[in-house]
Amino acid sequence: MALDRKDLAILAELTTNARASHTELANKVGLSSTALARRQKTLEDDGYIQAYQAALDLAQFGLTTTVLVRIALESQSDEALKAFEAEVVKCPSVVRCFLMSGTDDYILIVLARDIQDFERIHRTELSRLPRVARVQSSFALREVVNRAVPTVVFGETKR
Amino acid sequence: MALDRKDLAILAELTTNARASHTELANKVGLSSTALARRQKTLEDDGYIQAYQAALDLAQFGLTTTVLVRIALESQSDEALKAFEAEVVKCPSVVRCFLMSGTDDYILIVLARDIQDFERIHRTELSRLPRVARVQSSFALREVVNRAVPTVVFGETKR
DNA sequence: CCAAGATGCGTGTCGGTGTGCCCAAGGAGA
DNA sequence: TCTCCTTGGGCACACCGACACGCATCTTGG
Repeated sequence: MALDRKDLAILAELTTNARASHTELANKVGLSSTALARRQKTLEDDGYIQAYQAALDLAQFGLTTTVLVRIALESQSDEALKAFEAEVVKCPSVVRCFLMSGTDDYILIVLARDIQDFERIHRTELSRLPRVARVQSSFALREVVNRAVPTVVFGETKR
Repeated sequence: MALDRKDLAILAELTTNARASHTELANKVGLSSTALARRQKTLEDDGYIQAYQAALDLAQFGLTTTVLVRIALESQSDEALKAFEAEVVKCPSVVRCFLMSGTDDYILIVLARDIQDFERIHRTELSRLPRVARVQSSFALREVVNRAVPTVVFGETKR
């Protein structure tokens, strides 16, 4: 099951306009609407397309501050990891959380309105996480790159 | 321009089903299709909804390895930052790049097929970035949380 | 009590979507 | 070499649904 460049063109276009109609996509890719509908359905059925989702402008909600939080636990026991993870998924300001190799156990990406708001988040969300030994926060001054999909995906010309 | 809980319900639903029809959304939110269409259009015009995009399953493309890369530059001069950023946006495997406060200058999130593939990326993409003094990579063992939108957005009941 | 904004219903038109059918290209096998 | 078969593409058509409009009603705030 390999994807040719037309499939990749469809995916690339759908990552921009998820609501594009078959005819609209067909014109951009260079296919008929019938052929495009078939390919798009195949891409969905095969799981290449997970979902169609609206991208919100978080700045409109005042969430302009991104913070990277490094967290080390008291213990790396399986029980400690489970306890921590069960709680971190409930934190409403956390958008990503990685279990990391190396010294830092977890790295979180937190969105806040501003620095004062992060202080509140640190107090009400982060400091209540269990088994935490150390929390270290770094503020992002600017976001240089923000892609949902690496461009390398669309460059793999297999056919 | 404040959003009430129905607006938030619309946004929450659209972040899941971006292709949902007006009637479909109207039923879930508890509105008529007319009222919903108006609200959705307002949300789009006011910029709350940036775009509708397809979410690809990156695992289907073999991109199962996430790497956090910390990069320090030789110099923090404006010229060095500009030179670095102009090149990092071209790296096809980089999905995010933050300019950070603190000792590390930049933090990158890189997607690779596996560790061997990351070695290739390190050699062909990262090591060619200009003005780099130090590169430090940490592998993500697992992704505990991955949200496009923090849940805190949908909890702000203003009306 | 009034005005303005929001809602809901109904309707009509337009467009998208799905289907059936035929055609072209490529590969396998006799 | 010829033929069969499979795969993918395009055309045409019909149906269903989405979308936009107008109008009446209701609620909210002053």
